[in-house]
Amino acid sequence: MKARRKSPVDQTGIESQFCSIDLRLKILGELPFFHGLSSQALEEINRHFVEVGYAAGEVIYHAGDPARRFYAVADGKVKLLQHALSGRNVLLDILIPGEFFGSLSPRDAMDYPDTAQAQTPVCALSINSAEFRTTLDRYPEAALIVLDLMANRLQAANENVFRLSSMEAEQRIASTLLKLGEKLGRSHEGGILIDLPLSRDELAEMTGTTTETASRTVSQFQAKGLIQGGRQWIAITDLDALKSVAQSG
Amino acid sequence: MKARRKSPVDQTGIESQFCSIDLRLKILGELPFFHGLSSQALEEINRHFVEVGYAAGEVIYHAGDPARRFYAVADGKVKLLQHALSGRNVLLDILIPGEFFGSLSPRDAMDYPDTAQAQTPVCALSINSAEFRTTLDRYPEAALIVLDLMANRLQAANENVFRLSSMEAEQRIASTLLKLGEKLGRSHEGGILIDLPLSRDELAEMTGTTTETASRTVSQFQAKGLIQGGRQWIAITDLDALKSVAQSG
DNA sequence: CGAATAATTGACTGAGATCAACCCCCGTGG
DNA sequence: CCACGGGGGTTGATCTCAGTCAATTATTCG
Repeated sequence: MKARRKSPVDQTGIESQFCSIDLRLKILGELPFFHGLSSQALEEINRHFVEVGYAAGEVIYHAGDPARRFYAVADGKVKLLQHALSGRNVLLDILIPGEFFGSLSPRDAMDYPDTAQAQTPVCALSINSAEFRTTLDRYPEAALIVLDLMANRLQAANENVFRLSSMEAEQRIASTLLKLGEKLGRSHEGGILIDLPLSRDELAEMTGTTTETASRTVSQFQAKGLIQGGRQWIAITDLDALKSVAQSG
Repeated sequence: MKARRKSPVDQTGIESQFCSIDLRLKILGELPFFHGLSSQALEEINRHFVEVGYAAGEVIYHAGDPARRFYAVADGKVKLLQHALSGRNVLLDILIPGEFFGSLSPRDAMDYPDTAQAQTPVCALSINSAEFRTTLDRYPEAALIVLDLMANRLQAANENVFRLSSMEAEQRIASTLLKLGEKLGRSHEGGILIDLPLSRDELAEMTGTTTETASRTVSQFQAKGLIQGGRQWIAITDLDALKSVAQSG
């Protein structure tokens, strides 16, 4: 077969794992839900956010911890996952800059339903949930945007349920790769590189299969020329053919 | 085995399939997201809503139809589902009075991602999506409540993904019955009756299994005394034991 | 009562999990 | 610079859960 090069996914993280202070207002203003607010409003909002940095692999919070904070991804990728007592992990979502996670409920006495973990080095902005709620109260246009984002997330979760309920492993994997390509795709050597270090194991956790099945399926897709991949990376090389696999075999 | 009586689920629907006009303001005011608004505000909001009635089994909208309207359930149960091209259905959620469905995006050119179908006779209030958005603009406190409800829905969907990804069929079914018991449970003869006509087939569609597997598992649960059930109904008779099955077998 | 729909039960089969061995990178340190 | 170690990936053999196909029995309704 063909030689497999080093991962084309850019693995160089932010040097310090903290955001630079001078960029904070810019980052805040570019968050979808604060986009378009006056700089005065941003200054005020800024005072309530703190910046937090995480190394790749670091856990931001654990499922079951008291849910007190809200986070917005400024740089890097964050994965949301749940743990089964069998030891198996379920990867619910991978968040990119501009997306949010954590709790937006002002009430205490709730726990995070899932674990948030930095997938790459991450810079995030964080705020107490109750304070974020107050902010949304003051800037209703932001609340509506958060609502839209939430609706999209719900729809994506439902698509996930659909995949898991009605597709075979091979189709689920194809379909999930396509979804990742849409969200994280970067053009690369004529293909669509999924721009994220993604192990076979994680692909399995996203698709409700085992590492072995994910690996076998990826190999088979490579043999058919649908994708290209190596250690921790995958690129789609034949989009249409992959789509056709996703649809029925 | 023991004689199986008629379904204890109340199947009597609302007589006319239309809500009575005089109740509309009361219903509107009791929607979680309009709760607490002034009667003046409700009067104004009322003008934008229309009442719609559906017979049990009737489709409210189909997946793929242009998404122009937002609905709130006033009475009855609505199921949200998706169809696989294999013919298989995936039952995403069952909505009870106070919950909403449809589109809340003001933008045209979107399609409903799923099908909404009346599970029982249903009375719903409906409004054009763009107008609903305008209403949320004017009553930001309502927007925040819709946001909370949406967050709950997202969490429920993620739990569903978790079940489908990490549990065996038997556990998924037990766990889904428990969830249904929480949401739709009514005390009945010492057990928790799931107050909704629910066929084995629908249970299968909720749990990513087949009718046969759902039926076998239900029979087995009955034999162990965990539940009681018949045509289109199920009641939980041993909550703790069912929980223990859901958790690991 | 009889037709239609829902549920049950059995036999068979196959997709994919499990168990196990091995390879291939890639970074590290002697 | 090379040996080594470990994490990620691959591949094979086996086994089992649940899907499929098929026939039969309940239950409801016209």
